[in-house]
Amino acid sequence: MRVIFMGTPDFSVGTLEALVAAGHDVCLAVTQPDKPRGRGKEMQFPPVKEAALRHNIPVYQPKKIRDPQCVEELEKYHADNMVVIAFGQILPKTILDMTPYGCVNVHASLLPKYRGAAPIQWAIINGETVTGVTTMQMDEGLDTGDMIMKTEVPVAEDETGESLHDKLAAAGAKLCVETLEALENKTATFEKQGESPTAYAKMLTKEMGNIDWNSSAVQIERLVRGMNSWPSAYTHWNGKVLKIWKAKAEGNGTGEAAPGTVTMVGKNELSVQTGDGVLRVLEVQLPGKKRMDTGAFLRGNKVEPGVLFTEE
RNA sequence: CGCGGGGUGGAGCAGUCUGGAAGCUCGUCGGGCUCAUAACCCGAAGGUCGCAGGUUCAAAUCCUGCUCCCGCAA
Repeated sequence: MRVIFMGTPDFSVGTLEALVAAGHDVCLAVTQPDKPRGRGKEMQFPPVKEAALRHNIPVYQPKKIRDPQCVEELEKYHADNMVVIAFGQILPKTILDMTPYGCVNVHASLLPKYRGAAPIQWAIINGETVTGVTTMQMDEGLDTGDMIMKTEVPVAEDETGESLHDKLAAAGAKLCVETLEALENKTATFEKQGESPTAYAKMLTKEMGNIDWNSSAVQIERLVRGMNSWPSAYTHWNGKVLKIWKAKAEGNGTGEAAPGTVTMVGKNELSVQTGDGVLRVLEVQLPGKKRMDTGAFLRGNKVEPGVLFTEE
């Protein structure tokens, strides 16, 4: 098929390459404009642009896909369909209806759960044991289109946002190729999404990584795993931000110390009381420092039992 | 030129302001103690103090340039 691909971050790249590998004619890659990112604010290409350039696919980077001239531009390619995956802009109806096969979207959850922005991280934060990817025929709503195919992916005990992201990106790439095949063979089925549970995943923000020690140890561990590697969970110690990269919930109950209190400092470990249970902190990072395991952190920083980790 | 922190034996840090003998907590190696241990005691090895230049009798420390890493910001 002749395909217009729309996507921006790393999550999209695997699917783009899978489409190329499957022999589809990807005639255009639409992605967000270059943005100054990182230290020094250097201009950087979105990952999809880099991948597209490697495959000699033309790149189109409209600021607003809704502009009429963008629509005109896309029409020039006379594509059979469009594949949209983590593009980052809402498509107008004229684009959704432009091609014979419409627009297919790959979403990183088992719809209708976790519609919206951060389905991967939320699945971990909420303690799901299974999540997955869904392909759908896009309609005007946000992730509300009719579902075509699904792949389930189990969530591992020590799953992080990053590791799950990679697994789902791979599963999505495969599923997308299968979905296009089904569309082409007219064997695809379309299933309406139920309206429940209609939970939309909220966009993640930095602040959401600020640990509330009144929560349970289990919840905090999930937060730590889900927010890894972005935006990451953190707390405050000694007037500084202390990122917590890895932690493990242990036991339950409230204990004697107030939530946030460091209850135990060992040679290579450190435990913090939570609202329910104790959190064993395994890997941390101080501003200006690298990530390090708790043992290394304790050798250079004196942490006494009884000190508080706080929200500010 | 977005703001900021940092580069000191294998790891994590102090020392830099107020130049003047390389320090702390660990790890490693050897020995000792112990029923035993990630515990304890004794001893040892291991460092161009990120790179280059400058100032000085003397630079980890002051000045200049460079480089690498990290935090904020999306």
